[in-house]
Amino acid sequence: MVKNLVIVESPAKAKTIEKFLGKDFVVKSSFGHIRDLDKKDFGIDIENNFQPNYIVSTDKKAVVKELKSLAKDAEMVWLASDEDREGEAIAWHLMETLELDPQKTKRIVFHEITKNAILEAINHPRQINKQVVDAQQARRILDRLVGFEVSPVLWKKVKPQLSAGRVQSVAVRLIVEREREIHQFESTSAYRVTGFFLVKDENGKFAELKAELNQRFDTRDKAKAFLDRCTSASFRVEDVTTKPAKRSPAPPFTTSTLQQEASRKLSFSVSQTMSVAQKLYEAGKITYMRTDSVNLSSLAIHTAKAKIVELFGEDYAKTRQYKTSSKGAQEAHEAIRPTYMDQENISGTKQEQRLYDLIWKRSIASQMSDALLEKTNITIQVSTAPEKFIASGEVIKFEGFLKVYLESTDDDDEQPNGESLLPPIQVNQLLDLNQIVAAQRFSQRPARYTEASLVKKLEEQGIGRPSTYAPIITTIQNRGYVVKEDRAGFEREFTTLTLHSGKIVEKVNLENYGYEKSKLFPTDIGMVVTDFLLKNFNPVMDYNFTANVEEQFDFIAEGKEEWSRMIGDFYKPFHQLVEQTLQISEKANGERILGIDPASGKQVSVKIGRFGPLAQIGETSDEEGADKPTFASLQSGMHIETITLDEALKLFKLPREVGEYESKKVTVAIGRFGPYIRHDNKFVSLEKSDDPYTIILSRAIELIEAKREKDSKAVIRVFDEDPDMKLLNGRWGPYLSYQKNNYKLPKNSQAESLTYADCQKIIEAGNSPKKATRKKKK
DNA sequence: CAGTGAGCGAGCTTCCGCTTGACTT
Repeated sequence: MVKNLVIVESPAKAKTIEKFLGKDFVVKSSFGHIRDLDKKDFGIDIENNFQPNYIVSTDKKAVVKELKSLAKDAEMVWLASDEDREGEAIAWHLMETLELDPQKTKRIVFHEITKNAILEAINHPRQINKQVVDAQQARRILDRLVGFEVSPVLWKKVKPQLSAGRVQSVAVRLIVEREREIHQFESTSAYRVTGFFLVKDENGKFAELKAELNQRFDTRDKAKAFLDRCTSASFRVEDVTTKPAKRSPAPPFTTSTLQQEASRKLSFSVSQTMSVAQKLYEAGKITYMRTDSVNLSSLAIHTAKAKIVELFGEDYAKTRQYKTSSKGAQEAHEAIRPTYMDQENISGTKQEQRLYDLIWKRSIASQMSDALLEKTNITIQVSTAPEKFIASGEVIKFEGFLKVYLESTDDDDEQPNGESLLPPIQVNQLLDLNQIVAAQRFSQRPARYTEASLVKKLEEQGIGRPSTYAPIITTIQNRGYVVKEDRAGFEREFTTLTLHSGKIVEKVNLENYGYEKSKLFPTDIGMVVTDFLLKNFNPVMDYNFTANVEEQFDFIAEGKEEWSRMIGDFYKPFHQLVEQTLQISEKANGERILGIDPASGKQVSVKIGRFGPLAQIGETSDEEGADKPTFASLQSGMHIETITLDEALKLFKLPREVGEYESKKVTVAIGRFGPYIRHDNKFVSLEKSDDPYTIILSRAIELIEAKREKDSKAVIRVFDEDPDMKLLNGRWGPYLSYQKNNYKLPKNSQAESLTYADCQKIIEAGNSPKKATRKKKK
């Protein structure tokens, strides 16, 4: 019989709190929400003022049963879910589902898991705030209405299995629009002029002073003209200014900033960061990892200060409280920090250690002094021209927090400013010129999103919550709207003009640009769906839609608005859009007409087909005996929006018959795994140097023979007793193959000496081959 | 594993936010 039952959301939290509360308290966890809207008929009675129909999810039945029986016997039940909208709703659902007696139920909240905070909470219980619960219900119901009414429209008008939602559709929109900005971007170039001067230092040695001209030239001729004038110029120091400056540490981590920094500094994916953080949390090493708060408990701040003083001395400590600036933050938890701020290192996997190190450094640095800098600017006058060279340098006078941690930026080619120490220089000093370089530089197109920079953008717009950032990224990829990939860059020429020893030399150089690593790209289907939704469901696709409804939810929470009225006001015009779209909208397939096929005079077009994007020559026609169009799938890297007529026509040149070998046809085509030769129903991959459009028969035969040679080596033995039983050589060494299933050989067995009986035993001993549980692709 | 581009029209798909495991590769 328990005296007091405390229910929290997370089991790891339950364990910690139980220690603080002593033997009169049993602390259990609800594992998040215990009920949700039924999936049948929306789970909402739309006719009846949107009455929700909640059911206990199957995977929560056991939890609910246990909590119910514990609650029945308890003298007091303490609902201690988080203090935010979802937490309040969880408490209310518990109240309803466990049929708790209001006389024996109290609602408590705390924002940090410290003994004081918990005891304080117990001393200040309250009732469930039904208004906040209603705000959550409105949120839930609105999301269900949007998701479950718009998705079926997509099934009818675009493709089955697609999805739309308040959050995911806007996330995809961001990526689609960025991609189009990039395609429309026209790069311009300008000449950046850098002067390299020689200055004698105290020891009479020459040091180099690098200075950039305060103006760029938009043409080569103007840059050349400037260099011409410099050939006879003298260079005089006009001004030297030094100014103190300071830099402050970044606030402690929230979920989104942790994901960003782990991506930039450790190359973790967003979901990888979360699963490693989860491990650290469960091991008691860090505080809760799904939070939008930058707040630190006073205990944490004190421990941090003591550690900083111990490691670096008094001067380095400066305690600070940070304020959350992000839109819609609900601050139910602390920032993400080490549980014990004085614990510099932890045991664990390599990944856990690296992430912990990052969290420790960021948290500690947030309580350290500003870095003090001295910035110096030197202005250099050109005797023959009005333009001036500017040299700037930065010297760190006091490291402060920089001793521990510096936040990274998304800008990969950021100038490493700072560290450069300028040689001592006097005003009016004349400088010797070593050389001046005018280099053609191109303007940068907008950057594609990484997983983490998309999270940053979503958070800025107040879209999504800490617990959903990682799942959102996964969802839009799983639905096939977005792919994360690397793409090769391009080469381009750029010109440099160098003035050295009175002579100007012009050179054309090559540079790579536009190489992408782990970036998010929209797919064709992502673009078609986004356009369709923008056209037909514009209000929901608005970047401010979430912010606007959030404002309404706040009104509900404050009691200024009634939830079913708010939902009703939204639903009427929204549902109208759904009906209207179903009636009047054409099927959307992203069709684009590229031109006319010169060979047949027929129209060439691209669109999304049943199995993905395709190109077609000719049109489908209802007329009797009309020619059917011919089709070809687009290859990876080709996109409906950017493919050209020539590229599309080339697709129809394959499969190509190159001749006959052993009186069987030899054809060449490009498949899912690249270019291949097909002969006698066997497939042989082309090598990188082979071009499927031009390869000739003799080379094809060569490849076929090479493949045969390799295959013959692959078979170690086929048993006479049963030709299905084969010992084969695979990529990872010998293995046993039987009726399309593969089996590992026992360790230390000699494949050559195995008998038929041995092999039968291996098959029996091996786990019964799993049925081909085919995973859905996309 | 390497090609499909329709048809009888069954029965299914889908949202966001809270939480962990239970799964395979």
